[in-house]
Amino acid sequence: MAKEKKVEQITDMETDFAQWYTDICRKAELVEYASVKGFTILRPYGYAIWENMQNIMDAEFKKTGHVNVAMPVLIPESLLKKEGELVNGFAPEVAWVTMGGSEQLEERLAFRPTSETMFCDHWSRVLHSYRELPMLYNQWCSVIRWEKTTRPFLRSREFWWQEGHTIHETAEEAQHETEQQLNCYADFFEKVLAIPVVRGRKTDKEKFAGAEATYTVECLMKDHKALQGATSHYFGDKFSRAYDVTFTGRDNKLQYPFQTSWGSTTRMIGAVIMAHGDNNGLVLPPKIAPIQVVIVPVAAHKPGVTEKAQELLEKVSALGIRARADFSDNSLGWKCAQYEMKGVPLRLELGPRDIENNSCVAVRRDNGAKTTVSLDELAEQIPALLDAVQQGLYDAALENLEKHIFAASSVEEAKQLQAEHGGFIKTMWCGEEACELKMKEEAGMSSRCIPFRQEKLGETCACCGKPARHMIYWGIAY
RNA sequence: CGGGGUGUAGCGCAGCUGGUAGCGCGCUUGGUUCGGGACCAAGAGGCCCGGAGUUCAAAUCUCCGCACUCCGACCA
Repeated sequence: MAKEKKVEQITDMETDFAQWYTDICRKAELVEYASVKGFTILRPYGYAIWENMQNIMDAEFKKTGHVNVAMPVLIPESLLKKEGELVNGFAPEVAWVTMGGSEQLEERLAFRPTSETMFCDHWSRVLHSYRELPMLYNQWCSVIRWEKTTRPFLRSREFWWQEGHTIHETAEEAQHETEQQLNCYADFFEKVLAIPVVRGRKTDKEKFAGAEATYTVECLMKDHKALQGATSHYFGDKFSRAYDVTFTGRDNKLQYPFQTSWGSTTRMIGAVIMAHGDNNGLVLPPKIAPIQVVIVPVAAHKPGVTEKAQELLEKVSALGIRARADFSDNSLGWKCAQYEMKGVPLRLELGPRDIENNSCVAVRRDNGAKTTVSLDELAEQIPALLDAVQQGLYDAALENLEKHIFAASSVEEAKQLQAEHGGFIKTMWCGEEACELKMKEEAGMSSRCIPFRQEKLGETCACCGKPARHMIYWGIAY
């Protein structure tokens, strides 16, 4: 069955999870290291996954009225510095351009680490009236943050993402936008990436530099470490004031708009790898798989096999499914292993025996289950099998999440539970940063979020014993 | 940015008591195979990470860089 080890080039995840992860990134041909430290090349197969993610998300953004724009990659230092908290938050990891050709620049220019400042600068020029609000912008681009240590997808000095930036007439509207986009991310994770998430608010310590509130979707990987999936921020009018973005309101008075931003990155590919992958390689949810179905002809030299496989490819493709057939003269075993390593959700084997029976054999990547499918029922069976893989992945990930949430009533207990099981440890919390620092210091965990779905586990903070204000999730995060 | 590990063919590695390079896989060509990583034969492919030393002679010894990687602190 699927648990058997069939792909030899990949380190077992039980042996060394980090090595397993790196092996998959390289062997599944997702990514290659570039010549500057911390920069990566997204290879065609990896980029195709990102393109599928982009297409689905972009369509969702557009449904709610967002439009795409492109902002410059360089930010003048003076512009970046207008909002103090943002500068302080990002200063350690900004890369600078100081030369233009052979000339020293008058003012150095920052490679964008995020684009709030440029959106604000732009809006300060073009916004005049409440009639022009809301402005619902998004951009797909890469940003640069000079990280100290780097890993493919999870942390690199350049990464690709989308950053949504919006301004609104009222605080309520902006808050609604922040929530709407967080839910958009949550749906994307659960329905498209097949990764269940915990939705919640970040603590003040963990929130985005300059934000009034940061909301997050947190997910759990197979090694029971946490990963922040995507975030959505509410800024109030803080940036508007700092960048002098104003409009004339309905009352004919000058007002500051309320702002949001929200982002998701190629890190989501890392999340998919660590949420679904196994010892045979990558496992991709059908909705984002560049190849959803691979057709492997068996005994292709026998008369009629290649023709029939070609016919099968055409029929499956005609269903709107991303399909490929492998007519190379590699052995059957090689092909099976190859497409397992690349995470193709469904493999169809077609050989002389199948042709005789007017059928093919479908093998699911998630659990290895084999089904005989009549060639007359492809239109019903193949989409159903892809749906089953999508659902199977979600169910397994949900089980992993649910089995790894533990309640604790003291730091000591939290530490023990984390050491023994990993996952999310939930406790009551007083709301003080000192207690977050204590949990980090003594149990090695950071706060992941204050979940929207609160539970009352007790009356007092697990860290200090004072009256509790929230139930909070802790974890070891990527 | 601190602590470890590693840089030799596309990939994985050997060679490290100094004498200018080898194995497996992959690649190319031809043939036989084909229901879970096939086999035979013939090929191609290397400033041994970079720079300075020591030496008649350096992949090998010594310093200094750089990169990758793992573990921490920081962050999407």
